[in-house]
Amino acid sequence: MAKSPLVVTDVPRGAGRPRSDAVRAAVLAAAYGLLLETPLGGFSIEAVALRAGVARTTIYRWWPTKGLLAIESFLDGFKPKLSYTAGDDPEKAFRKLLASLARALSGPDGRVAASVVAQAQSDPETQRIFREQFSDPLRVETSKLIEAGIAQGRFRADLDVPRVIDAAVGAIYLRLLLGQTLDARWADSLADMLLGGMVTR
Amino acid sequence: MAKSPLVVTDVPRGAGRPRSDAVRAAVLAAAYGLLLETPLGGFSIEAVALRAGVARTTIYRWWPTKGLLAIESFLDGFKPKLSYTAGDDPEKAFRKLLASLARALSGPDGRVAASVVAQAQSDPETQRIFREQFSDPLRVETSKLIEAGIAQGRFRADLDVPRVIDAAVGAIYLRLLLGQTLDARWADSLADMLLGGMVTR
Amino acid sequence: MAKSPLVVTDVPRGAGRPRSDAVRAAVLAAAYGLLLETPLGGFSIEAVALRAGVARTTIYRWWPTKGLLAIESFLDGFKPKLSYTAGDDPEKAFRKLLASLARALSGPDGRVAASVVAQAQSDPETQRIFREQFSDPLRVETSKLIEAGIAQGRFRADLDVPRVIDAAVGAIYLRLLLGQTLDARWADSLADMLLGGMVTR
Amino acid sequence: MAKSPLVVTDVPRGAGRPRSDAVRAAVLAAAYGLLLETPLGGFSIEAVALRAGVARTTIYRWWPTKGLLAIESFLDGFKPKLSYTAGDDPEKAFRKLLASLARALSGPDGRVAASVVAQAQSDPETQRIFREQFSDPLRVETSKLIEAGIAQGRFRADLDVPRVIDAAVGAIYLRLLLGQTLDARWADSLADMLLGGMVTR
DNA sequence: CTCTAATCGAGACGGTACGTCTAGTCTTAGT
DNA sequence: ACTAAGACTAGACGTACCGTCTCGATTAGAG
Repeated sequence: MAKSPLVVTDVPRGAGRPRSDAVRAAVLAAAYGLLLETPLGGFSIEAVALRAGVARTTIYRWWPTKGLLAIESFLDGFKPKLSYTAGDDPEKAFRKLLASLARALSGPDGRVAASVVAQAQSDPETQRIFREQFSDPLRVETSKLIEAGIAQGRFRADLDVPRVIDAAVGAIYLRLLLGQTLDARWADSLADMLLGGMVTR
Repeated sequence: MAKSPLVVTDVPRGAGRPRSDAVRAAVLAAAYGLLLETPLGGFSIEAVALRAGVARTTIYRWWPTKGLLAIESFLDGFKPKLSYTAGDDPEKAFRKLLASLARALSGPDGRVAASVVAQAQSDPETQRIFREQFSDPLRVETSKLIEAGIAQGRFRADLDVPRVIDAAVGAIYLRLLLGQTLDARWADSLADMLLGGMVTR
Repeated sequence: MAKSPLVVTDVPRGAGRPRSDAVRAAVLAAAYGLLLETPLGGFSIEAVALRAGVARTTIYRWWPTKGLLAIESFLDGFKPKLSYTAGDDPEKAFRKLLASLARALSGPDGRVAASVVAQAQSDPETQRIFREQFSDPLRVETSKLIEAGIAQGRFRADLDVPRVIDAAVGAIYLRLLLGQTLDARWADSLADMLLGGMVTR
Repeated sequence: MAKSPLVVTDVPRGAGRPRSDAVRAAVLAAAYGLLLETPLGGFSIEAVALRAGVARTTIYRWWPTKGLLAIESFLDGFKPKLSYTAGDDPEKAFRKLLASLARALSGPDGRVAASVVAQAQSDPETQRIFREQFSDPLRVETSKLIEAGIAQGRFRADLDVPRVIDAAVGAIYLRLLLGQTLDARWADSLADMLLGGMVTR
């Protein structure tokens, strides 16, 4: 794992005590744990420091805002097992992808994602990083999968892929943010509906 | 407009000094104004009280949490001009509806909506009210519009209407929450994509 | 008992609902009870109103300040059984008087007196009433008793009676206010000391 | 002057930013000033913080209750010039001592003392400290002075010294707390009366 | 036997201070 | 140069009372 995907740390490495990786890991783990367990806004630098057994000052040195700490811990700890395996049946692959995303966000980790999105509303920097580091990569992978289906002639050639992704991901997030269940049946019916306009006839 | 959409106030008017409607209006206006102008989390009861020229305690008397104040001010102040006019062309009507929703959320009022959704992540009660008082009614109207199209035979009879709405509204919200532009062109391309699977052939 | 020793109520008595004596009594009793039970500053108009089952406004109508309510309830409720019986032995009478005052102030009622004196430090009006309605009458009675002793030739003719009272009462109050025990033995030793300079030889 | 007469601060000096003595002094001075100038209960932590130019939280860190702040500022600021000089005439020394105590308490500083005693009525801890840090030392010194007189044979050998002090100090406090003048003439007449029973014949 | 005027109860309202929590900054000592 | 510890400024939190106010309901005596 790289030191930090968000902060450039390629300084030539001068003298002095080197940064403790143990501290960084402890902080991120504590932050993620707090986001997991206290959905009701109990996420404070104070609490993270206490749980990580780390001085508050140390956190401030490395993470300028609460939002950036939250999102880095999210990127560090949230590893959804998404199914990008195209296989030979693009419809099935699309269906599986939506289902795996819904499942990943339906549990407690989903609350973390929702918290991060909420944080991002009051911090453009957090918003940008969420988009670039989490949202966009996911879209790229999904794009590839759909375009494979187009190449196979199974999906319509004139399909507006980015819009499909907007709709699919947006629907999932909306349910997450409104506190509604994200079960497999629902994910499947969403895939059904979207595929209705995607498949060639 | 009724006194309050959230609280039942049909008590037969007992003794005691009656609640001042001027105060209620001033607080809600101040709250909405703050949500509009200070996107960066500057929404505090303190600030609302100051701006409304009202005692802080008065706010606490009527709004138990920040979230409930935020959402009531949102419901009171956010009146999107949505186009539910079915007309005789369901496709056009659907297109117009999506466009009007996108437009309504693209301006500063959209930031208010985003803030409210963010607040709702740390307050289930706020979340519930947002869903019941804002989200659901909008879905019902949209449903009617789509079903009119089905009745006219212009939309597929087996259309999964709730899923279509999930996708449409979800896509719009996603862009809003990720801080991306919500222009007419984008809304139109979204409508195109969805209609691709909705219209009969 | 007169309506109120503190407030003039000799208005000509026009029309309208007359003041309820039940309310007055309930308030004073509640106030005294609170002063008895919550020595730690838990004496608020709010609490008195609640305990008396009376509207807060009603209290404000009749008692302009907290101090005046406190002292009126004290005067109304604190009825020490002081021994002013001169008898034929002035020494014994003096001794008994000091003992009875110490005993009266040693129990919970003593805490009430201390509270009132404390209140009086931030309200000159309360201070004045305490002096005039409680302290001075007690001094007058004590004076008589001592002067009877002088008349009998048992106490020194040139005795500075007010100073003796200052010393006796002051010593008792000091112990009360410093939270020290006010037992009979102590009261007796105080009387001994004072009599040492009072009796003729 | 030691750091604090109330709190032991002999810890070996660990890590962390050291406590600012400037802040401590500013707070105590502000507190004493408020006690001096606003006899009518205007002594609030809020006001002290404002006057001292210090954050409210800093005060709470070091002084758990209002009473303890009041008394520490009193002990820090009230330095009566008491006359404990025995000299060769015990009567004169006793007289001077009473006069100097009365004078010290007759001015605005006397109001501070009264306020502190009032505060102590709703806070046993404050009461205890007042007794131990202010009252008792004063008694010890007075004791010495009187006992010197006994040793010289000028005061009665069987004199109950603590009771004499109770009477003398109590009388002074009583007048202070009842808002009566504490002039030299009065102090002298008190001394006269007490000495009447103290001197040998 | 109604009118009328004061009371009492109820509760909203603008305030002040409370004591707590968290955010950030700063200043030391230790590694 | 980093970490740990902790003092400090700043300010919002939610609560408790304060004292004022506006009502409705009640309760006598006066007309």
